[in-house]
Amino acid sequence: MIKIFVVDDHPMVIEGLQTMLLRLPDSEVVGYAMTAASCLGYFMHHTADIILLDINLPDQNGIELCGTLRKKYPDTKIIALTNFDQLSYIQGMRDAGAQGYLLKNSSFEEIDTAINAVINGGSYWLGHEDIRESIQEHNQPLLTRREIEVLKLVAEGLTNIEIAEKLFISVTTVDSHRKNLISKLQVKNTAALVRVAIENKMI
Amino acid sequence: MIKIFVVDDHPMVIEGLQTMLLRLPDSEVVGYAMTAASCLGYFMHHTADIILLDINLPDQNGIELCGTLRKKYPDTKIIALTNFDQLSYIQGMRDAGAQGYLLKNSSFEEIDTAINAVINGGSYWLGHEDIRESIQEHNQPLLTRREIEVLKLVAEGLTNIEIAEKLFISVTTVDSHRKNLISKLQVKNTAALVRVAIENKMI
DNA sequence: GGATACATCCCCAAAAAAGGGGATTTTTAC
DNA sequence: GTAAAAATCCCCTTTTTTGGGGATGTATCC
Repeated sequence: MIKIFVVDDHPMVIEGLQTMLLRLPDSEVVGYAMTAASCLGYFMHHTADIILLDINLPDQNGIELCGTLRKKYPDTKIIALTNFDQLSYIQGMRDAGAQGYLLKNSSFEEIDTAINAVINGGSYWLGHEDIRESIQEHNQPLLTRREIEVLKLVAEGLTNIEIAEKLFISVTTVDSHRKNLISKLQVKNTAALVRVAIENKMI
Repeated sequence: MIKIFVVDDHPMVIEGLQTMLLRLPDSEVVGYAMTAASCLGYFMHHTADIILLDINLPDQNGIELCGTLRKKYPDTKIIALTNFDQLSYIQGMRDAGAQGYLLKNSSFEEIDTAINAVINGGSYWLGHEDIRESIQEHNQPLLTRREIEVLKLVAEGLTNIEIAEKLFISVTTVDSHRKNLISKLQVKNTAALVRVAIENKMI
């Protein structure tokens, strides 16, 4: 019996997955969590074979949670669950140790395929060929933690000076980060930076 | 018995809603569609009391479909179903004749409340107070044609000088537009301007 | 006809960002 | 333990934005 745990903050998705997974002969949903905290709470006393993990959680980033879970419970496989357009996070999930990635609009068959692939030691990265390609080729100019932090504050309208005060670092450092961001995302100013960042769901 | 029809291209959401709605004593899901076309096909020969309608459909915009359905079948109420961040579409849905609006991460209770409100001739616009306010009061800080034109170019990363050249107007004029944009959207610089503009789907 | 909104233009000064360097210390990864 | 990556800091100059004014012609709406 494959024990599956679902982490998602959408009641509909939890219900939907539970119903769909009932049709799989050798699997059962042993529980679910709507926050990262309650997920970690569950695994302190229970276990599971596969976690279906949403990236957007209210209290913590799904990627971080994935990293934490994989470190603590290396035997539990993780399949990321996201919406269609969040390309940029996929690589993060892969780097965080996930074995698979499913789109939220996946069919029952796809979910079945993914679970079977992962439980047998394999991996499952997307159904859509084109997306898979665009991840492997494109390989995303991945931003660092600090850069993303600065980027978010920039998009909120803070100036370098304000950001420096907020993060307790020098203005020149913030300026460096901003320059690196502009360079990495190949834009020419802050306005375009914010647009590209939002379009690629980096913030 | 309240007859409910679900339109969404996510199998999980369909399953989830079906399961959740089973708990409502006086209602039943009479069918579902994953495309606008199949939805219209259904209503050629069947009927329903309420349609739970996703905005993102593969073949047509949910807002357009809402307008079409309301015109053809005025007795069928429509509750829009969307993700959290698509604020700008809500007004479109309201104008298209929808009676309610639900977030996809709504709880069972919220869905129940919304359906009851609508079936009794009322309406249900969001659970989140702050969002409801921002729609009713705010009611669009409407930008002029020219301002939107400038805004788009700003978001592309063009400087005032470049925009002026592109539109064959003076730099000071572009500057005025930019100032008005910042003032109208109540932000303090271009970075925040671009973010807010994208969030509200103005560009 | 008069009010109103829109688009256009101008001045000035201060603040911030952009563009070009380079350098050091911490973390992280193997 | 070492190499690479990330985060930190500094210099300089030029360009651009921001913030405060104000003004004029032209549609548009009632």
